[in-house]
Amino acid sequence: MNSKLSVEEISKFQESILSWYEKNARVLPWRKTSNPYHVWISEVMLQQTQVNTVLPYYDKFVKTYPTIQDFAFDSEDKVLKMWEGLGYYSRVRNFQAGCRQVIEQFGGEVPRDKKQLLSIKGVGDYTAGALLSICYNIPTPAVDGNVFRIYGRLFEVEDDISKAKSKAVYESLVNETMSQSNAREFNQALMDLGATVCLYKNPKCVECPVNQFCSANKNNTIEKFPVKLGKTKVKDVHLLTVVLKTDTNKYLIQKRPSSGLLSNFYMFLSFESDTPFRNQPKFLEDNIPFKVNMKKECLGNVKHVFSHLKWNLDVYSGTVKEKTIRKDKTYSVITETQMKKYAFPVPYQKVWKMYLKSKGLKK
DNA sequence: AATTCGGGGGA
DNA sequence: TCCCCAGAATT
Repeated sequence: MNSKLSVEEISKFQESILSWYEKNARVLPWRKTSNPYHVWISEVMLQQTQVNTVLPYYDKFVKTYPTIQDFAFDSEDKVLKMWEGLGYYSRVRNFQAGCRQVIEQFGGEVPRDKKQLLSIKGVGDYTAGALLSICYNIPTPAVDGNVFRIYGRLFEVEDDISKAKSKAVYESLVNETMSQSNAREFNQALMDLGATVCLYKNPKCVECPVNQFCSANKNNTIEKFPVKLGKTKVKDVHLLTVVLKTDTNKYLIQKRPSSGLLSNFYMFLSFESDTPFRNQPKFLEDNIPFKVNMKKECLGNVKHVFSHLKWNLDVYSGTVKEKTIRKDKTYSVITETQMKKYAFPVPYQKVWKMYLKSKGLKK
């Protein structure tokens, strides 16, 4: 697809975007650095995650791991704890693997070549483009949700953005229209324009510096673009979970498997099913591989929504003698104080809060 | 090409 | 509720 803009129009389009950015750029911590590793951290955190959510994580991460060597070889438990609550945890595992690659293959320096960047774990088309343009001012498209909205509306792109093929269409549009001399600010301007003006709902077209170029604005078809047809189906999952306290005043937790959802996070003993459980306390007693003393009353219900499924946890409590716990590498017995050293996914943080609340009520 | 990966925020 | 977010890897 072609933008159908003349050379002169493209030049004016770029000037409009860049001068808007000069006045309206958001002040963000990763814009105060020229350290490619720090920019890379921000790009990974910002995948599918809004700026405000990322801010505290970015600060903490940079303070804890100021150099790529500090981060690349720390333990997975600590790395996951650092990322706890941010979601999409394979991002940080891939990022760490990618950092090791950069150290071993590229002398510790983020490469300036797209093909080399794409060979790095966790770096895809978007991140490669963002790093090349932001770190090195090399003109490369960085097609994200912002670009889908801005260019989808500018040129009334009919391609369905949920299809992988459409990304190439958008990349060619950006390639044709982006600033060649100031790719660094041009791409970041698109991000800010998408985040503050070209919004998904109720875009502020009156404030848009390129509204005179926008076909959807002209034809009053803003709400039709970008085109997205994919439907989201969310599966319901039922879980039983039990907070087990030992006779030694500690708690039993379990490490999740090393693959799949929330891999290598910690949790309370849990059982999962597509259909609701029956006789829940008995089910727990029968299926835990050592003797436990279950309380019959359910502490409550925790709901948690992921992108592709919905968890519904029934929370129980019980006691167990530490010596009777079957040896298993996945189990740990820890004190209440130690809990905050282990990475728990948000649904289990909710479970723990519910347990503490119920304990407080009884006293 | 479609699915799997988290969690929070806005309307 | 529904859809989105500075997406990438796996199936």
